[in-house]
Amino acid sequence: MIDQNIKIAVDAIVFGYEKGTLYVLAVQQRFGKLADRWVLPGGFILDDEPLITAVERELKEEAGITVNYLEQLATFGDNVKRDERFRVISVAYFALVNPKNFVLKADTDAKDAKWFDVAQLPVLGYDHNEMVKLAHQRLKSKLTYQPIGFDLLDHEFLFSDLENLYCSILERDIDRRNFRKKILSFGIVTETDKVVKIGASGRPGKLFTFDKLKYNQLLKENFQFDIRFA
Amino acid sequence: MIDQNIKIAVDAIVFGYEKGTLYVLAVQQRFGKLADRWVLPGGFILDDEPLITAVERELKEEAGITVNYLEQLATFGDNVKRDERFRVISVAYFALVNPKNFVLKADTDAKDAKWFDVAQLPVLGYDHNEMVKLAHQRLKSKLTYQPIGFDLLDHEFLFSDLENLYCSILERDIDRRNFRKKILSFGIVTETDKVVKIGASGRPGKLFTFDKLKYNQLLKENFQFDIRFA
DNA sequence: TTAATTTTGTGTTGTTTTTACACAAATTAA
DNA sequence: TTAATTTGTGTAAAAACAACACAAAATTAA
Repeated sequence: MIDQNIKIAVDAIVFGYEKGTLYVLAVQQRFGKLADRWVLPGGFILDDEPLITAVERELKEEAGITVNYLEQLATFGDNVKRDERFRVISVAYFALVNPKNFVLKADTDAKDAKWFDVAQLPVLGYDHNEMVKLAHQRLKSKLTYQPIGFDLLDHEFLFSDLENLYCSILERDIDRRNFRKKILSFGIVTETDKVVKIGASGRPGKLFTFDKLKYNQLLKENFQFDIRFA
Repeated sequence: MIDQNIKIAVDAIVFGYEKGTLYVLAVQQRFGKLADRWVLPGGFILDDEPLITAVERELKEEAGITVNYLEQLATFGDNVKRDERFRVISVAYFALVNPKNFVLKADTDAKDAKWFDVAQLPVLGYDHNEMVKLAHQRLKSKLTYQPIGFDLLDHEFLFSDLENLYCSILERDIDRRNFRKKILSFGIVTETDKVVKIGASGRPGKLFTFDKLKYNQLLKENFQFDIRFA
């Protein structure tokens, strides 16, 4: 039998979006050397537990949330001293969530759970800032070739919400008319007949929904979601 | 201390290309239950060894090769019974190589090492066919947005070599003129003054090289390599 | 030696996609 | 009722893409 003394953990970079700012979820450690430090939600996996199950479990336990979108990001195992106690290799997952859908509640291991503005993230424990950075890049690039923005929004949204999401996450200006034209041309966003006024003033707007079924259909026909514009 | 009894391995999907066919490297196991079975090169990591070092070491040991391009692909750890002896989580790496640059030689753990045509890959041990499949997808998509094709070719190559590489890996026809025009427009491929005839007959062609320095420069100026055409 | 074959090299034109851009309509606040 | 805010919409110029054919340099076969 192989002699190997390494532990395996999972960590999650959970992004939430609200009114033009992108947030990432962190939890405050209750125990151990890093007690009180903010870190990404995560923890060791069980012997008979699939990695992805471990992530879901930890998110439930530590913050009480269920995600809209979850995918493996990368495995951090080159820095042998990531954790000073013993060697830990961590498989990082990338998740999207609509923060409105629940109230965070710290639970088992975590003293507290909180959304941090990604632009003003404090120093986290371990190599977690690095993980956030990588996840942030992934989010940005994925936004352009996969319709994952919808996982950050309400089921029904204004076109301006979608537009602002793209603007703020990609950090660039978008031509409103061209953006709308392009998105609508895909045929994966449906106009509802509801009209609402949300902000203080201004003309009320129609609500839209993302038609996931249609998107999945199109995928089979070799459709490529792609949004890159001036 | 956490009680966890899981082992960590790395595996490599090494692609090589030659004359219109894409190959993947496999090794024949010498020991254990899967003795004689073909599997991807890989193995357990050492306690104090970075993941990437482990891959490089295994490739050296098992097949005697050094790669041109290496990146982490994904971690396989959802199937708890991947390995029937005990739980093994494997971090898979994706590598590109020019097969001409060395002769394969099996060494420590491997009885033999061989290039297999990706289109006619036998059943490999563990979940390695799955890994190859994922890596193959990655190669295909990456080819369109990163200039990694050059890592599969000689330092100096004919334009037709590059074109054939794209054709055969992406499995579609390419308009020779449009392809050349586009690639040259990037300015990352330089024409040498050497002219060679390679195949049996036909007009000799000029040799070209990939200008990596120029590419890295362009990257800083927000250049996006991108090749998708009829 | 000539003709047939193979491979490299090159430009133009029509079509599609992308970009840039401005004003009216519906509402709230002053 | 006027100003301010936000939604909604079309067009024209520019750029990118797609489709396409023939001459030049070599080898092979007749």
